[in-house]
Formats: sequence, C-alpha cells, structure tokens
Amino acid sequence: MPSTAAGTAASSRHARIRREGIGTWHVLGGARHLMARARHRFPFPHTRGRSPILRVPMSRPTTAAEIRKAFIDFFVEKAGHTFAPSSPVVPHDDPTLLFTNAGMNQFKDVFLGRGKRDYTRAVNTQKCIRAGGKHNDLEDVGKDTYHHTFFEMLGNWSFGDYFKQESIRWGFELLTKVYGLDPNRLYATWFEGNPAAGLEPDLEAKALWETLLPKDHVIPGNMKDNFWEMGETGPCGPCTEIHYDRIGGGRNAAKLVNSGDPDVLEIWNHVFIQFNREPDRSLKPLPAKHVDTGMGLERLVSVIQDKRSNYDTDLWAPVFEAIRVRTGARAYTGKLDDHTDIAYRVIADHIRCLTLALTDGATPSNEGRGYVLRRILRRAVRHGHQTLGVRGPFLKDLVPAVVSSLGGAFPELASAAKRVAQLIEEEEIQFGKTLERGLALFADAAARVKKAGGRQIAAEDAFRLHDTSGFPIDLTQVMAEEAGMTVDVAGYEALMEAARERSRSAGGSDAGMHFPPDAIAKLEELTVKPTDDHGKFAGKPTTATLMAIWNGKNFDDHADADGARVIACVFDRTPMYAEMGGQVADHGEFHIDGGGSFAVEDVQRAGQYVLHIGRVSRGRIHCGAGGQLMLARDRREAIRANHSATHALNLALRAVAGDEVEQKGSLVDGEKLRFDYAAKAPLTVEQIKDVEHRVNASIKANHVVDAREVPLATARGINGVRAVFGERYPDPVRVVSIGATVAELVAKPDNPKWKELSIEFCGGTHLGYMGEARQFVLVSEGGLAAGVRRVFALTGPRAMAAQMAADGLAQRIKDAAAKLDGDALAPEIADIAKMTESLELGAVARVEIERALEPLREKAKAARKQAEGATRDAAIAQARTLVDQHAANAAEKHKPLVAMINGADAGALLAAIDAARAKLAETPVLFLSPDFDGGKVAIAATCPKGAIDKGLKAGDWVKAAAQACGGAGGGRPDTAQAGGKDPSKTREALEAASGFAAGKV
RNA sequence: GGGGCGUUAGCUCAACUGGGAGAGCGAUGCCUUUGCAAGGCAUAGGUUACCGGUUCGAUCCCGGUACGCUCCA
Repeated sequence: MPSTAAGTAASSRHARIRREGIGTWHVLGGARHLMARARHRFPFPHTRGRSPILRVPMSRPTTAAEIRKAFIDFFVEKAGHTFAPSSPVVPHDDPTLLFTNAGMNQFKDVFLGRGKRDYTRAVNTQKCIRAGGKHNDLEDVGKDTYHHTFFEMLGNWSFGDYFKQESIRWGFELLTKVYGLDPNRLYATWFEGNPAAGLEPDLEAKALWETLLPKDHVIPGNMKDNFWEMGETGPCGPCTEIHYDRIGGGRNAAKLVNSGDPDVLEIWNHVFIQFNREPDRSLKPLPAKHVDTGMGLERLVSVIQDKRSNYDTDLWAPVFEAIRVRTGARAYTGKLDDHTDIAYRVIADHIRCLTLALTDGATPSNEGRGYVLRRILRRAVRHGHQTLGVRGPFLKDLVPAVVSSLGGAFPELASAAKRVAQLIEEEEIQFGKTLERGLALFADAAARVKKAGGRQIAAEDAFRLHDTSGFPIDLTQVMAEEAGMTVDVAGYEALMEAARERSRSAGGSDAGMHFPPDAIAKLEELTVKPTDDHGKFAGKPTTATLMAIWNGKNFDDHADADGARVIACVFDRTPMYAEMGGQVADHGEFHIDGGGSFAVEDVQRAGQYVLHIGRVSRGRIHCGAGGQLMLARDRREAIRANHSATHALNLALRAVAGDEVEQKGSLVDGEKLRFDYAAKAPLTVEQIKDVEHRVNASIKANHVVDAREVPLATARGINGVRAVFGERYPDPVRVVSIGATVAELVAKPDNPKWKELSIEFCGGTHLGYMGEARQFVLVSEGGLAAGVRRVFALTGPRAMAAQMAADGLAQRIKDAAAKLDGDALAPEIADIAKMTESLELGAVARVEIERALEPLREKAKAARKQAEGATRDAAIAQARTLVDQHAANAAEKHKPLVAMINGADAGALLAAIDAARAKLAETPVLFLSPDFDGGKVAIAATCPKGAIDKGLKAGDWVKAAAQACGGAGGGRPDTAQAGGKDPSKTREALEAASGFAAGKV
C-alpha cells in the first residue's frame, strides 16, 4: 500500500484508479483482513509516535474511541491517506473565521489553490466549534439530542487526487463492513441539477450509489441540500449525503430523508469540488478536482451504539457523572422538556466546548471569539445556578471529566487542564459580580414598577439589564415571574432590534486589494514563474523584471501614473518582505531606467507569488520591463531591530516572569513592537526593569543574530527552542537564534547552555548583531483579556528619544523640588503630568515620574490647604467684626446686614456667612468680596426663617446683588451664593443688595 | 468596528432640578471592661479617573482621553 499518492494531475488520476483499482477492494474480503494486517505495523503513520488513540483488539468498534480510531485507520491503512492531526479550534491564520467549524478549514488554502501539502490524501478527526459565527448552534444546545457547540468532524480529503467513485465506495465500505451498519438502513442523496443555475444533475454519483444501494434508497436532492459553496465566490460543487434510518425493520424511509425526522438522519456528507464560482456568478470547471467529506463523530457513535440521542453515548457519560457528583442533582433521565435534563445537556456541551477552546489558546473576553466563549460559560453557569441550585464556581470542577473523555484523542487537553480550570474559575467569579450588579438593577426596576402600581417590567429596564449587565431576556423573565410580574418582551425585542440596526449601520468596510484564487491560476497559465524572494532577508536593491500587473479585476499590459489607482505587480524576483508572521510588509519603489516608477505601499503573498501593491508614481510601467526594485531602508532597519528585540524580549519575559509565559502573538512594524503572552499576573516595575535590562544587556554585548533553515526534526531537538502555540511549521524550518549561530546549535543540540538563549522558529527579517538595535525601552504593559498580557516596546532612535524625554522630565522634577514651593509648584506639577501623558516614555519612567511627583503633590496640596485656611480664617475674622459692629446697635440688630469682605473666595465667604449666622441667627446677612485680579465678585447670603416669611429669600437676594455687577446666581431660600463678573461695580452691588433687602423687610 | 453603562474616602456605595461632598465598614486616638468579644466618644482620610467646554457657580450638563463592565456586528 503506498503511503502517499503519486501525481496530482487529472490525467494520471484515472490511471491510478485502474492501477490500484476500486475493483480490487471488492475481492479483498472486507476491511478486517487488511485492518488485522495493518495492526502489526508500528508506529502507525498517523500517530506520529504519540499514540493518541488507544489500540484495543476488537472485532467491531463500539466505543467512541474505537470508532474514531477505526475511521482514521481505515483511510490511512487501506487508502493511503496521511493523518493530518486536528488543527486548533482557534484558527491561527484565518481572521474571517471565529472558530474552526469544519474539517476542511485547515486545508482551505489548498482548495483555494493558494497552498500545497506534500500529500494528496488526508484524514483526521477535527475539533470543531459552531457558536457565534455564521453557523451558530448555541441557541439550540440542550433543546434537542444533536446540536452541540463543540463536536468532532471525521473527514477524508482528496486534493486533486481521487474523486467521486473512490469516495463513495470507501464511504460505503467503511460504514457497512467496518462499522457493520445495515446497508438496508442507508440512503444516499445526489444533486438533481438546477437548469436555472446552469448546473447539470450529478448522474455519476447517482449511478455509483445505485450499484451499492437499492434504487429506492438513492434520492435526488436540491440546491440547498446537495450543492455546496464555500462563499460568495470560490470553490464549489455537488455533494452526496449518506443518511441512516435508526428504526429500520424493513421499512422504506426515503420520504423521511431531509425532512427533519430525528430517526432518519444525515451522517456523512461527501462534497465534490469541481467548480469555481466567479465574481460574475458564472461557474468555471476546476483543473484539479477535490473531495471534502465530513461525518459528525457524536452522531455516528449514537448510530453505532444504537442510541437515539448523542447524549446517551459514552462520549457524554463521564461528563454527566461529573455534573451529578459536583452539583448533587438527580441523575440524567434523557427527557427533552425536563429542565434538569436540559441543564445537564447544556452544561455538558458547554464545558466540553470551553475546555477545548481554552486549551487551544482562546480566552473569555468582551469581544470576538472570547466574547462567544464568555456567553457560553455564562449560559452554563446560569443553568447550574438556576436549575441545579449550585452556588459558587463549579464549571471549573468539570474540566477533568472532559479531559478523561477526550484526552485520549487530544493529548493537549491534559497538559492544559490546570490552566483551563483556573481561567474558568476566574471567569465564573467575575460573572458572579456582574450578576450581583444586575440583580440590584432588577430590584430597583421592580420596586419602581411596584410603586407605580404596575405588574410589568418596562421594556427599557429589560433592555438595560441586557445591555449593561448581560442579562438575557429569559433570565429577566424568570426573575419577574418570581416577583409576580411580567416583562414587556415585545418592547424589549423592538429596542433590541433598534440596537442591532445601530450597530449594523455603523459598520464600515475596508477596500483592500482582492486577488482571487483564479487569478493565481491565470498567472500559472500565463507561465509566470513563482516569485523568487530569496533576496528578502538581505533586502538589497535588486534588478527585477515586471511580469504581471493586476488591476483588481484583470491583468493589464501596462499601467500609467494616475494618482489614486492601486494595482498589484508581480516581479520575477524581489528583495521585499511580504506581510507574514506578525511582521509588516516592506515599502519601496520599482524604477524603470528612463521610464516609469511604481511606489510599493504593501506586499502580500498569494500562493507562490509575491504581490507588490501600490501606485504608479511617475510615467508608465509595462510588463516585461526591467528595472531596480528597492525597499525603504529606514523602515526595514527599524523593523529588523524591532523583530530581533521581540525575540530577546520573549526570552527575557520567560526568565523574569516564569516558564509559563507563552507567546500569544506579536506585531512588528516600523514604529514599535507588540508582544502578547499568557501570564497570570501583571509585571511589577522591578520585573519590567529586569526585562529591559536583559534585552539591553544583549544589545550591549552585541550578540550575534543568526538565521538558517534546518530540518524540522533537527530544529525541534535543539535545547530550549520556542515554538508558537498551535502554529504549524514548514519543514525545513527557519531557526533564528541570538547569542550563538544556528550552526553551533545544530552541532551540539543538547547543550544546556542553549536554554539561556533566544531560539525561535521565525521567517522574519532580523539584525546581524543585537548592537544595531542601540537601545530597548518597554513603553507599556497591560491586560488584553483574562490571563493575557500585552507589552509595547521601542528600539533604536525612538527608544533613545523616549529615554531622553524621561531624563528631561526627571530633571524638571528635581529642579521643582529644590526651587519651587507654594503657588509656583502646582502649575509646574500639572505641566509635568501633562507632558508625561503626551510624550512617548518608558513604562518604568512613567511610574518613577509618578512616584517622584507624589511628594511634590503633597507639598502643593499642603500649601493650597494652608492658603485656603488662611483666607477662610481672615474672612471669618472680618465677618465677626462686622457682625459685632452691627449688633452693637440694638435697634438695627435684626435689620439685614450687607457688607464687603476682603480677599475671600466663594468657600471662605460661605464660612464667613456661617460665622455670622452663629452670632446673629435672626439677622439676614449678605457678604460680597471682589477679586480684582480674577475679575470676579463672590457673593453669599443667609436668611433666617422670619425674613423668608416676609419675602426676603437668599436666592433672590444674591441674584439682585449679582446682577448689579454683571453676574447671576441662585440657591435655597435660607442659603445662597452667586458671583459677579465686574469687581469695579462692587459699590453698585452693595447698594442693590441693601435696596433689595430694604424693600422686603 | 459601532453602541450602552460606569469610574466619588483604604473598601462598599449615597448625594433630588447645577448651589457648602456624605454614610457604613476599615484605620488612628481616647474611654468603658478582670480579660476576650464587643461597646462609647473623637479624629484623620477627597484634585469626585484625566483633559477641555458651558455657567456667577460643575460630582451633576456637553465634548474628548484612559480604564472597567456590557451589548451588537
């Protein structure tokens, strides 16, 4: 049996089939014969030495683990497939995808014609999550027997290799011979064609099935069920679905296929990719035809184990048991409309999903996929609390059950279990807090309703609960019910829809350069050779020939300078680095001698080609023209320094914050570097200093930075090598090391010294020696999501500028501390604080400036308080004198007192009023105090009850005084304050106040 | 990417329509008690996140920034 397929060309395909022949399979006497023979071989090609699947002697697979293994073995052993392990559920390089949601995800590039594998047949069980995205099963989980947020998809693929015949026959053989399913219970659908769409019926699939199944089990299907498309454009084709009748007994269930009957269910879909959907909606036959199949493991297991629900299989039993033990709920009874059973299903499904997703590097957060996970977690918590009556975090305790049920197939679960449980617990605690706040909001809303004599929670309140505290409407309803109330659900839905509309309409779209897969095919047709980018690391000006010009829709012969028009150019070779692996693209220029110029603003990879995206800046450029391709040196230099510094930073962080520091992503551009990593706690200032010190030490020592391609196996064997989580690496892989050459590493891979060095797999551009980075400054450290930290840092001139700015500010603080006091200090402190905010500074400097400023602030504060106290005391003293003079005349004692106080502000004036009232409680008093420098007049007054009754209200009184000096004011009848803008009218204000009071009392 | 809500004493939170920033807990001191637990009295503690605007006057109104929560895409 060949372990890999031979050619990929369509012509050799038919030869292959004849040679290896489907026909031969029939005479082999079923699968078991071969399987038995295959089991003697070790290691299995697909286990890659780590044996994820238990090998148990068996006649027929019955447990989920056996069923999974049998699938993979069948295609590996019998049909020469390569086992390609499941990709992480968190897609690493596909921003259009929230989670991996189908087995073909990791092969998308192959189907799009952008990438290749060194095999043409693949098989695996893929970890999938369908939640939050286009395929969203979240709302259905728990209500039925078969929707899951997390599931496994068994799949086999052909990349331009075998096609319909083999796919269908192998599928049938696996189901009937290996799994022992009754062929009389199987049904197959085929695509009936669609004349309106110009699609022929798939008679080939029909004919194939009719040789395997009774004719009345082979059913035509429509566009919706039997024609598969990846998206608006791109690969597509007819598919055939295999359905199974759980009831059997000789009945014909053809009518029930695709009718939603839970006992007649689709188990396996085979997609035959033979067309490409063009932007103009037309279909173009593909030169290389592919097969993409998918079979849900959970469903298959339910069929083989003869259970009517996926939840009744051994995949769920351990998780259910863990829920029962942890929550003390009664045992699961499998009823569809029972709240406890629903809670079991929801919690079990969600903890599986969370464990898998967190293991693969996702974290609950408030956006994107993290937010989907947060919602999933909260749903599970809610069912646990509301229905099963659990208190406090409990989901975290279910993680081990998931690990025990799936850890065999996915070993990564076990090593991450502790971290995952911790993340879940933190999130559960956080949710507890939000819940409490929401409950308070609800109580408030309910109280208002009750007070108004109503029985219905307002739509606005329900929406507010949802919008600000994340309370789903059903939770609000349950709480309302408990309080003997209802909720205005219709109004809530309306508000919800309005909010959605606001969100939608705000969403913008970015117009990038679109380069579809058929454009790549066209380049191949035009016999344009793949771009030679070996010069990208050196980045030297290169003589290159312009091979093709893509205008966004078509290829052109030439392009002229006309300002805004963005085009993509392909050259025979390039010194430019295309955006990849977190390093931004180079910028640069293509210059034709005596001809036009093309400004390169972005560089992207498309398959084997490098696209130079930009504008014609001068004259005309045309295909076939030779010229100089030069990249922007300064930008490249900065990028190189930042990239090498990122590696040094990675090493330093691990040394300082511990080995559990795991890189979660990075971005290197011409201005800065960004590094995300998993860690429990923020860095302390001392740790930041330490990190900076380590990186700068490497710069000072001028460590060599070396990069070389090494066979993957050799590279993995180097002591201390770091690979990014979940990333797949090419073979050979490029190794970048700091402090020793790659040759030295490879010569003695197990040298313990290597552990102290930065050794990473990386395809980016780097310095020759660390000294070229000049300096490293870490500018900020912060949290991105629970358990994930992000740091920004600078190198080179920017780092030095940040250092100088910090030194300058430190000097100013020192000067201020030595020379300034009292009034002069406060504005200087404010100015320094402002500068600290606006300047680009190191994180350490920021903290140190803050610390140095603190005693100055204390000093300024003390001075301010003292000054305030002094003016206040002075005002009070004046007030007492005035009052005493006023009271000396017994006849005038209770008449209003209107007087001027010197040098009092609003606060001091109020204190003066208090002092006056303390001495003369029965006398209306109005004081005012002009501030000539500030152009203000402060006014304050108090009126005893007797005066108020006579019509002298403090508010009106101060207003009258304020209006006389160009101001306004107001307040309560007993106390009021006001202000005027014109101190020169103080006399008028005094007179106005006296007049006003005289008129009243 | 776009909304909503929030940020007030060490902590948890009040403060009506713009008019003198508060409570409880905690801290400190003193008193009461054989001791403990506790109780009583008193005191300190605030740039109301930050920046700007409106206003005679801003915790409050408006705009921006930062951080947090939350919803939608």
